[in-house]
Amino acid sequence: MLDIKFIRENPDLVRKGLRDKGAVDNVEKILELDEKRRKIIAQNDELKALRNKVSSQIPILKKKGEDTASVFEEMKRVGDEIAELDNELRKIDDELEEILRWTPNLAHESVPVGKSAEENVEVRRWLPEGFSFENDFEILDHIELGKKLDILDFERGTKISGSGFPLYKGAGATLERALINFMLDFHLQKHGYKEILPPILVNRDSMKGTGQIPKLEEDMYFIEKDGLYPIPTAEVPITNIHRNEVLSENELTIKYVGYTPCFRREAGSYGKESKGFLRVHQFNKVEMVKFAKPEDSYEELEGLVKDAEDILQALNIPYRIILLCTGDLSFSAAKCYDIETWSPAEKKWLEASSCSNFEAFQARRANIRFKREGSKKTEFVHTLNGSGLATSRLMVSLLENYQTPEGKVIVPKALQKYTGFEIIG
RNA sequence: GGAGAGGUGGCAGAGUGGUUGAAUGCGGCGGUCUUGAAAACCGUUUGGCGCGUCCGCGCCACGGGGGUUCGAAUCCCUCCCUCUCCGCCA
Repeated sequence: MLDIKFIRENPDLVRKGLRDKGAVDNVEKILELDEKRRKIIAQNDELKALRNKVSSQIPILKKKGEDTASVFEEMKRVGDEIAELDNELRKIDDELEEILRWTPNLAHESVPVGKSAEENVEVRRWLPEGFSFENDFEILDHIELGKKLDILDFERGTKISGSGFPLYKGAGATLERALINFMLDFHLQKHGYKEILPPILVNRDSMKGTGQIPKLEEDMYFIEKDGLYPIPTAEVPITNIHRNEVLSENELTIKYVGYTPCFRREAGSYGKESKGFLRVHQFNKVEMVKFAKPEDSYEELEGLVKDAEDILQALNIPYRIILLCTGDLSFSAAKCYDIETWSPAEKKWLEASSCSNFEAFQARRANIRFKREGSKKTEFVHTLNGSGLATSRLMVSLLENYQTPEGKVIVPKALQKYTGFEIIG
């Protein structure tokens, strides 16, 4: 949610920001409602002040034995007027709130302006020593390889649940678990995060807090009977840990990392990149979440990307960093880097991580604030998060990059102590 | 699933229609005293909104929402949550 005061004071900046993000320019409507709202509040507060003043006199009048009937009558009229204004105000508040909830965050000034993914910018890439985009033998894609080695079974996953629900078997299941444990340990030991194991069903307030609702409602699973949503990312429960809280300055920056399965309906995306692991309804992800002071958040964003990169370097997997342009930026994000790993079978880069700074956008929705040392004022924190990383796409790159001409898969050095074996097949 | 109890300030805990945004205690912060500390004593200590922005003034909030009333923490309705007991399941 954007700050209404900021919109009031910088309408043109907001207009431009919304245009750059490819969103509807509703600034005019917002300003109109805002003005109406403030006018009614001023009017109403005056009436309430009168009512309070008279009310406090009534016990005194009664004590003196004076007649209160005429006062009551007048105050009844005032009361009715207040009720009317209250109603009007509620309607305006609802309307304004609804519009603001549908208004996306604005991009940071360092984000390139662009319409679509075409205009994203590659910031840097990292390739393992001796790496080549050309291979001397035919690389099997992760589906064939998974089948051949009997470590991934998409058919049976489909039988159990439906398409997009992967089944890992044997060394595949172990490798997946090893990846998760490796990444968690890495962030805990080398990057100073605190581990979180959150609930994976959350209520509607939590989904609203991080901005998945209302915009992405159709992409979420929903358990109607209990009003709970299976999380699309650990960002939701972990960011909501501090919903409706006031943090103290000296505990910031808070850095959490947690593993959860993630659930996405991916409505309407069938056919495109939907085979195997490329688009799934359930996947595993290790997520990093930060709560930072506003002045620190962009530095923390760079750190977040670096933390995710460290994992890939430790695994020796080729990747590149993409800075998303304004048009490709998600609803809540002010700035976002994608990390894409190389798939030699697909011959393309696959998004394995997304690291974003939401500035105060989520904090305002979720009411997450902090207080500076010695200050009475509260401010909204900046929230950030990034996958560190999602295992499904990472698994694709890993299986493909580490396969041998014989169709076996070598386990990366860093994972061997977690798997207990060095080669699959 | 059945029965009961309860949701008040950072915490504990009063308050059952009228200067109660809220007693009291603890905690926190500031001060006095002290060589220093403790103790004691004094003071202070919620958040949001609107107007003016130097000082300030006003409004709202006692789980959420609605209602009764001149006036609600207090009465009524409704929803949510927590706890205890029983049953059921893991």
